[in-house]
Amino acid sequence: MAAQPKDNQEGRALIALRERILGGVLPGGTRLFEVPLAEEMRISRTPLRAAMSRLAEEGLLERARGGGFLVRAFTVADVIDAIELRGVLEGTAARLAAERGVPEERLARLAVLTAELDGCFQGATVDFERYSALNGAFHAALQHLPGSEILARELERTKTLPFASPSAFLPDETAHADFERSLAHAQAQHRALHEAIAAREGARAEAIAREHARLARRNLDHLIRNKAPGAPLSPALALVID
Amino acid sequence: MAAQPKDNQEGRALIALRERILGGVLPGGTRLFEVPLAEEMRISRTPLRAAMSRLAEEGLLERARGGGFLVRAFTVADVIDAIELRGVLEGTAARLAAERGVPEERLARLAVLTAELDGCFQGATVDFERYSALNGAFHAALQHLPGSEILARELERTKTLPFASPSAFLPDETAHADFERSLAHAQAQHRALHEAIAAREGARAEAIAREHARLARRNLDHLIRNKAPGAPLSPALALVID
DNA sequence: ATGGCCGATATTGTATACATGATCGTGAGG
DNA sequence: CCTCACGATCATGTATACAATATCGGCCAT
Repeated sequence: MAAQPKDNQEGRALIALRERILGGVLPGGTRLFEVPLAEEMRISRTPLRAAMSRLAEEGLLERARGGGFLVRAFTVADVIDAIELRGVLEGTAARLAAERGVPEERLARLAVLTAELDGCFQGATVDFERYSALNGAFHAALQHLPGSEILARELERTKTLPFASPSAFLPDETAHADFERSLAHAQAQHRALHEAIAAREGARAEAIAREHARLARRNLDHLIRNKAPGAPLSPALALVID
Repeated sequence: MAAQPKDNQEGRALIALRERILGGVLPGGTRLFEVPLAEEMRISRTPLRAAMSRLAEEGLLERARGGGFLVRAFTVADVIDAIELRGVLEGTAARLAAERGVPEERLARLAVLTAELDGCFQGATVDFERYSALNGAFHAALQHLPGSEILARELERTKTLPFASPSAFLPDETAHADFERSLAHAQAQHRALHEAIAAREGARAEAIAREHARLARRNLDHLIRNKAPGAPLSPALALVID
């Protein structure tokens, strides 16, 4: 998906920094000081700054006034807005695909993914790992379906935020009662989305994609309601401040 | 709107590069070589690279494989998609503003802008300069109306592309017959948009904002149809390759 | 007591030399 | 004639020293 970082100092700094940020080692709002960071990573400031610049491009860092970088901090409202935005953009991808038409072969690939997702429900218990991977592939395919580089790029940007990714808030396995029902509901939407696009029903496709993103918001709400005070919510929410 | 570059080497390089790119001196697809560029600008490669990195963030440059930067090239299809995307995002801003509600005072500021835009039509001839400036202000206000930092940021990003800005394809003054009629139509949509948001009519507000962006596409089509072969189309299209 | 000035120090900005790697032409071998 | 390998050249990647500036504390004047 995202271009693989090269095996050089900048690439290593990029990976290491991203890991620390997403892992919560560097919480939202933390200022990144170049000299200590560079020493700790055993590289010079130059590739470190290049890596920070790229992370700013990704939206994980922001530039501080007076120079330097901060780990970007998000509120719960931001998370909600990012999910909403993903829904809007995926809805647009779905609508444009329906309106403009999609080559038979690419539509078939989406159908294959949908069928494979169906397959996750065959066993006695849902294959969660496989569902999650296929879900990501389905959304990646959707992203490129209308063949718009501009739109695909913005969607990619949005999904880079850890809490806006389609797999960020899949239903919580701890909620056993609702777990399979919720996944089945999401999968029904996948099927309906494919059907609407194939039938060139743009408005329907858009509406379904938007509603589909709302599942993430619902699962987010569930996480927050069941929050143990002080306990971490979810890896996807490392950058979120209360 | 965009943060003012600082008065340092990086800031100067940023301004100079942006100017050359938007001015068409560096056409889409041009590779930027650091050494000659730095020499020409009388700065070292370090701040030049920092500036290029920021322009990549803006979407004006892209990273080349194997390192370095290219001036990003756009097709006419990209321009159409970017306008569509702006419509979608402005539509979302309008819808969320309507759904979530807007503080009275901010709505009043939008009303003032709308009234001032009306004022451009009072004289014998439309005050085009003033209309253009107020139009930009109206869209900037809309962008921040729902109070969503996430959405505002993406809209800002999209509008940074010169051909996706709300003022990029205002009707061409050379088409005298349609000129005032087209501006008046756009202004009617501004008024309707304000009205819909004030009345909390989210779906209507979204539809109006989308249709409003379509005016830009219409004017773009008009430009392309009347294109003199070989002649430059519009400053906004400097990065577009046929 | 408070406001603003000033300077010490911490931090980023810049230049530059050198290292690494990408690109492309050239030649030998198939 | 084509392909692949090699190496020269050129562009970017990296380290580091030095410059400029932001920040913050204390001090002075009001």
